[in-house]
Amino acid sequence: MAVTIKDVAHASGVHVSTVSRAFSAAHLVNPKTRARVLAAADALGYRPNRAARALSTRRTGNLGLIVADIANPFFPPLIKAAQAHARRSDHHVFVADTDEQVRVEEELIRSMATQVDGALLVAPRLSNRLIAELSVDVPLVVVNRRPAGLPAVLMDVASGARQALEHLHGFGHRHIALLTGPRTSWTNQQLEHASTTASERLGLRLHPIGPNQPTEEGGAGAASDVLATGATAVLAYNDLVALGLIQELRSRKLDVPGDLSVIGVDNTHPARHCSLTTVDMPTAAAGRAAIDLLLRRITTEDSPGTVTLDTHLVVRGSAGPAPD
Amino acid sequence: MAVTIKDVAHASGVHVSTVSRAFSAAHLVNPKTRARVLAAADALGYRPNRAARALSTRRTGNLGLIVADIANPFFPPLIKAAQAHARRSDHHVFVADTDEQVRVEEELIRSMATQVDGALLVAPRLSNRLIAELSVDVPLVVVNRRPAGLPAVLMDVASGARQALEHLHGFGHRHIALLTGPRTSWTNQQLEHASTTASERLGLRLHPIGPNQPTEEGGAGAASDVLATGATAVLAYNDLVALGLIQELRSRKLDVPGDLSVIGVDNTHPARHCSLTTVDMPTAAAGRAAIDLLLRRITTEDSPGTVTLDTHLVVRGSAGPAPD
DNA sequence: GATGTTCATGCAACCGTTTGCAATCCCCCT
DNA sequence: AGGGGGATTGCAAACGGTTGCATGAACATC
Repeated sequence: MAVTIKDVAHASGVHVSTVSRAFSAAHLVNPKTRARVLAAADALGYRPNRAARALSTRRTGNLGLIVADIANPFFPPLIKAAQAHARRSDHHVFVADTDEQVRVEEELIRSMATQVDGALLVAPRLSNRLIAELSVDVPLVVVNRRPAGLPAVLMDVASGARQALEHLHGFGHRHIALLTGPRTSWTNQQLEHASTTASERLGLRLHPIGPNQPTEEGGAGAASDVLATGATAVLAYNDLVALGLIQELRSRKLDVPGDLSVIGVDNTHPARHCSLTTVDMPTAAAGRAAIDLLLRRITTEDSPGTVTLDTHLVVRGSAGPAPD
Repeated sequence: MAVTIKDVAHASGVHVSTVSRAFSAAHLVNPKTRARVLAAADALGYRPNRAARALSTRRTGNLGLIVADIANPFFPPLIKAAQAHARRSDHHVFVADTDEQVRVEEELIRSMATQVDGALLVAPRLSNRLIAELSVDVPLVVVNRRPAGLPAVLMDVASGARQALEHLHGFGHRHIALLTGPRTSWTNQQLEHASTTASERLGLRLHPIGPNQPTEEGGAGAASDVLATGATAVLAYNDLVALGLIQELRSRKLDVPGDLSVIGVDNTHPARHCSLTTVDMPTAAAGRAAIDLLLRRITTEDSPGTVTLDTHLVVRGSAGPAPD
């Protein structure tokens, strides 16, 4: 039905191998022959069959991209950038959503393994041991995680956290609540650690509260605990948590930032609308960098190292001077 | 390197064809043999090579999903639902982002064609003619579009628009601005048409303004035009446009809904945070329905028809009584 | 003019799986 | 006993490319 290399060969009077080379090893065929072949291919509307190519080259031209939740606004810009970037090297991207479930994550990686040349794990929840185990089947690159021996792209959330705390300190806040996220999250660990040391340095009292679900519900649910600490400002695991908290506070007739300042992390789309002060994460850049690392890992056998990207505070309206 | 069907055959003392049948045609092999084969496969960690299977069956087990912009919060819930649903029938999903560009859209479909068994076009911008042309290469199913002869899933935005206008009418509004979206968008056409007829019925004056970019910038950019019409309420093409407009209005010291009521369309994530009254679109249900149609189209050659899903107004805080 | 090189192309095996056909075996029926 | 038929399995040819090797032509070298 579809037009194959054989049809092109026949139409241009050469052997199939010449057609194949005309496409994938141009320098091995006479320019004039190649032109004739390409013309014939074009006329017939030939498109190479990727499954066949994959079978003989052991390269599918596909990459996997595994995220916890596509609907979390943190991910789409990363996915989008990764995809556009991959397309430039003629690679397609499978995006898969684990629904925040470790079991699904593992199964997805396994079932992708036979279909992709490599995969990107964004903020995986899997144990380091399991990641290492899976990486013998598929080349893996991780984002926001630091498993031994795997190439990784990291966003320096620690720096962002310091900036956020300094910002709050400058506003006169001295008691600060930290809404933590999933315990297995590398970002969360960085955030907790950086916040603790920065607080000591700045002479702040830090009240960690968590772990919380990385969702609005998580933020809303923590409202009472936050108020109980007597903190005047909050640093939240991510924007969703921050926004959920703000919404809950407002429904309790509290003003943000009048009564309580709130800072998020991620600088996602909704943060912009809600005028949320937040730490910008370079998601698009991370997506591109991760694809670069992955392609390098796949083509040359060496294992490229780690890329760290900066983060910075974006000042909007949800943090202000401490009350009285 | 990887373990193949041949290894399994060798390990269990049968021919490769028997192994193959043990997996894909269980009834053709003796239950005891099959058990032995499966045990061996399991022990060796065998996973069928999808490329090889694709080559001989002409079925890849992959589906394409093409959207204009993953970062637009309208899409992720649809993608997520579609993907989870497809996985249940052992299909993988390629998500691709066209960046709102017609040319990219066409190229993506073409380049996917050899790799997927069918594709889902969500709110495509392509001409009907081109869609029809492409659909001879790949089975296509469309969401929020109505190309002749193709299975489609539609969200009845017309009904939602009527509810929105009735809601505004009930609040005493009589002049209403309609921020329209891309002219080639089916949703936009439905919205315009339904708004026009509903306005006539209700005795409203409708001021269409557009086309606008389906983004915050589009909404913000239309603010002056909206104010110039003297309308007291606005129905926007989608939530992003509505939110962009609201933000711009607020920066001009206008109150929403005090000075101007605004209603969006989509009921996306950010709408919830910003307390935007909006028309809920059943995106997840649409994703599932579309996958069902696509799989049906692929497996049985018949072309299933059209599915229409209801929409309904979600009342929040961005629309209120008309001023004085 | 014999020899060596380079370039361009053809040949055929191979990638891992599926599947139509043929072979074998066992059982049942007459 | 002979034959028909179903169940189970093996055989080998695809599927559409890629690629190591062989072949042959053209050309330069001495």
